[in-house]
Amino acid sequence: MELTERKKRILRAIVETYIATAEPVGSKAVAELAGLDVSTATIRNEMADLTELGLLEQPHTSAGRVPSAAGYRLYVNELMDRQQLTIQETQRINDALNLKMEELDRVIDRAGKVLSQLSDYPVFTVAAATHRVTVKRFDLLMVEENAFIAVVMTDNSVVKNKLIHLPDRLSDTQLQLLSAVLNSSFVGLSRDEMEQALDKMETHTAPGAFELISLVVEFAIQILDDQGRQKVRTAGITHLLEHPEYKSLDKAKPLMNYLSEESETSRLPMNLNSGKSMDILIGPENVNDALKDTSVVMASYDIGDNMKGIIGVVGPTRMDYAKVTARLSYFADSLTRMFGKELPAGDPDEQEES
Amino acid sequence: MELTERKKRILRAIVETYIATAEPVGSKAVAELAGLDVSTATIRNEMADLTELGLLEQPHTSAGRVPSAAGYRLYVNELMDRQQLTIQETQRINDALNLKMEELDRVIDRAGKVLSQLSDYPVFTVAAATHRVTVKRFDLLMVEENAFIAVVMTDNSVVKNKLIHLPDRLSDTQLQLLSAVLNSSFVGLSRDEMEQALDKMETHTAPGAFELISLVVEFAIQILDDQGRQKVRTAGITHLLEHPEYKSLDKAKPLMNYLSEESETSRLPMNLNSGKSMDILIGPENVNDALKDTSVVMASYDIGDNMKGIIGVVGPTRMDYAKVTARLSYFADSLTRMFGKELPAGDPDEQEES
DNA sequence: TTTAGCACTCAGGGAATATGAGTGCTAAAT
DNA sequence: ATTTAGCACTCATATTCCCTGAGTGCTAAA
Repeated sequence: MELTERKKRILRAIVETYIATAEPVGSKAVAELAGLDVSTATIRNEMADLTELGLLEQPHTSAGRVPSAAGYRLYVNELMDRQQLTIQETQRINDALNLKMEELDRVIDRAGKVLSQLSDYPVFTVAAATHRVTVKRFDLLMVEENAFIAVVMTDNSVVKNKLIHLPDRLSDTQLQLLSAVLNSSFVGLSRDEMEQALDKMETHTAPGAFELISLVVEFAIQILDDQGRQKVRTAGITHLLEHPEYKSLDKAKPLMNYLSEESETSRLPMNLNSGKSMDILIGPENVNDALKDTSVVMASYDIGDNMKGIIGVVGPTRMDYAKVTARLSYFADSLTRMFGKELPAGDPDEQEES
Repeated sequence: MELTERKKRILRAIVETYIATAEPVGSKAVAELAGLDVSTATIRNEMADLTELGLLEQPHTSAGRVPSAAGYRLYVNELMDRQQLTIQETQRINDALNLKMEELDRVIDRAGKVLSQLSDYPVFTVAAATHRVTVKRFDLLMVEENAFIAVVMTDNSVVKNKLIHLPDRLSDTQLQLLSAVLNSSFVGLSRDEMEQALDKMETHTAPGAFELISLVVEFAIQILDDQGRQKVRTAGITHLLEHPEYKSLDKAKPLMNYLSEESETSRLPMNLNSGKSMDILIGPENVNDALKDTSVVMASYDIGDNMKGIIGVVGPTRMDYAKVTARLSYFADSLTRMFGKELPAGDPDEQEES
């Protein structure tokens, strides 16, 4: 059976009205909305065909049709119009992102929150380094006799610091010596290499000095760990409750729990290194059980040298794909423009404040 | 009418079984549970009295009794037993809090998450400086010819840094000069005083130099702002859905929205400077409309010199007060012990990593 | 190939009914 | 003066039954 132009128009009408109403769509509604000037009987025949093709489903014999996952897929791939954002919306997005002097994490957080508000679905964000990160330099600042600040800068321009208190007092020269050791022996190493170098150093270093060195190096290791870890954050989880598919708590709870679990090592269906800039997973296309009945639309963006991020929207399969994709891609583009290649390692916003 | 010992026992039995079952409690259940060896008729008479005293309520004529807000209050103040934590629980709490090398914010976050899991209710946390905070010192570290790191340390031992890129190149001596100006003119000032000093300086300083100074000072102002701002974080909001009072979405949504609104300037019912270490607000005792039907149990803890925090649990008035207060006070004590006076400005955990 | 007509299906809503837990009151018992 | 047994009464909730109407598939004519 062939997928004629008319069938496509009917499918599209069904998908769009179902997205809008959340009610199964009958032949009468399609006849009115698809603008095809044929009778409901003809539509019924076509709908029967579409059902046979696996693009539509029938909740029960006497109900209208609902798009299947395959139906949504076809709609998303071929039928969907690209939606335009209103000026208010672009303004809102720009406001949310263009605050200077802010840490990366906060900007991303706010982006998630605003995207969630604009789309009425929960949003998740991730950001992490794509390649290995190393320390570029150590600086030590004396505070008092028994405390100093360790400042660690990585090769992806992240700077973190820590106030370190000591049991004993420390002289300026000792601090300079420490700084020299750190900068000569631990710069340019990956997380694991640092650990090894530290182990090796233990045997042929005075215990007191080693203690000091390891305090700083462990701090550095923690920073590198942190850069590599994919920190998933979510926003707007309660938006789920606005959609009728989650009016029953049995449906809402598992998904809300899943989303709020701050998925430590991102169990979310994303791959930071996939080339695609936008990806849509519809219902059963999600491998993860908790997402079997939901769709995920996500986009990736570049953050400076060595980091990538993903921002994604989660909702029922009956998601307003046109609306979501338009807003999402605007966000991803803005984030890339803001952090990315076009402002090469020279923009104040590109680093974290540690 | 007097509140006899027997009436108290009956009230207590009703409160506790209602907390456990969420169903109105009838005379039969009380007769069995209160251990009073009197007939249900007697209990009924007593319950009628308690209702007249305003300690119990009747959802409808043919239902059992439910505690009123006043009933809970009496229970909390006089009748409630102090609950003991299991070893597993204390272990869990200690594990959550005792991770060294972690930022303050993260420790507090984790505390909220774990408390929420242990209590089955949402948890909120706040932390902020109680007095005015000033900058203690500025350090500037040259990175490249056109970039340097500004390190700002406040008098409450918070250290933050920022990588600042410049349009022009800068010499080492220029940087030292800048550092001298900052340290001589802006140390010890409050947020507002800094702004004023900056304004004043603008008139009699070379524009280029002023530009540079204001970059760093504005960063410092932002830090001070941040210290004073009460950042409210919430955890475990979805736990609400586990309690029958929120099985209807109409009840759950407003409260969930309220809690997830990251209440910018804490609209939550707390006062960082109240002396009390633990505070319980039951139902209508909450001023805020969104919390009219909920109870809030909160405790405050000290963080080093100049900061205080609050951690609180939100739930229906039918909250398991005994359970929650026990866990909450253990948390507050642990946090105080960890950050507080007993480790006076000398423990590595006491500062933020910026 | 399209359309009108028609019998059929079935979820959802509403009314009517049954159930039973719980009450307050009265009168007897302690 | 309290306590208790007995009893009629209340009312939220669950169950059942029936009805309605949107929507279908099929058939036969256009």
